Amino acid sequence: MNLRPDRGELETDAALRALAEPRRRAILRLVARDELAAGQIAAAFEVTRTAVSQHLTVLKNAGLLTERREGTRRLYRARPEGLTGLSQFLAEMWASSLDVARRLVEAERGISDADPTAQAG
Amino acid sequence: MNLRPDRGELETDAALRALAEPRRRAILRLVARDELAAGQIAAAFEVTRTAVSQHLTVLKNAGLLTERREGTRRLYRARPEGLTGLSQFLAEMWASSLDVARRLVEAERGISDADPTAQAG
DNA sequence: CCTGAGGGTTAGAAGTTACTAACGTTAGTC
DNA sequence: GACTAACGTTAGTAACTTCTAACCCTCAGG
Repeated sequence: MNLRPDRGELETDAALRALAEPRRRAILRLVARDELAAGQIAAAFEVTRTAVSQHLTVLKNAGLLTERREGTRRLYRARPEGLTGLSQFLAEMWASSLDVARRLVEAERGISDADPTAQAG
Repeated sequence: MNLRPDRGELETDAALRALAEPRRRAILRLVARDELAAGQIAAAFEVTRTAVSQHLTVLKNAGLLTERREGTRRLYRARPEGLTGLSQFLAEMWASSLDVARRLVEAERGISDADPTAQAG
């Protein structure tokens, strides 16, 4: 089996790679509460504006951020739609895992009941 | 402001870093449906067992996997609890972002009503 | 035109990650 | 004990990420 990413996979992959960085999560938390200018965001951390700008680019490309220009400033804001793919991925993982747990329990019950037809359908 | 990770942050960070790898997500999907041996998992990909074993270690350390030994084999299964922290993070991000959107709408309404005191929060 | 403020982009150093190959370990079989 | 099967671990390498420093772009005012 190969890695054959469908459209949703690519979107989820970008979101996960972007969120895997602590600094980017911190940035996202900032602009989740308020729309902020790039300079304000950079001032909130002890790194250069360059680094913050690169993080903003990554977040923007992952669809987790929207950019709005106002004069010479750029204002950023979190984009909740960018999290939907990841949310679905989590929900699917959760459901599958719980299903496994349920089947394991029923399998044990089946063993003690000596009833091989007892399976979750 | 510094990056000051609380307990949940560390847990979420480990889960996100683990999930940011396409191969690890593929592995997790495999063991989300069925409990599989390390060899079976490795056979599903075109990489060496070594690489898969390292991925399994990362997933295990992130709390996304449980390991069970049966004779000379090791059986792996997804651990849904490991996703709770990440799920909460997503929910909080979502709520904050939607709150921002709501405030922006109300701010615009405040502008058209010529009522500068109209602010949420 | 020029200047200054606000920001993005490029080049390269330093650190991290994902991989392969070789070796070590544990459980069962003869 | 000797042998095999099934895995994990270590060493080393290639690729990627994150960061800083220097440079370039765009908008507003004079």
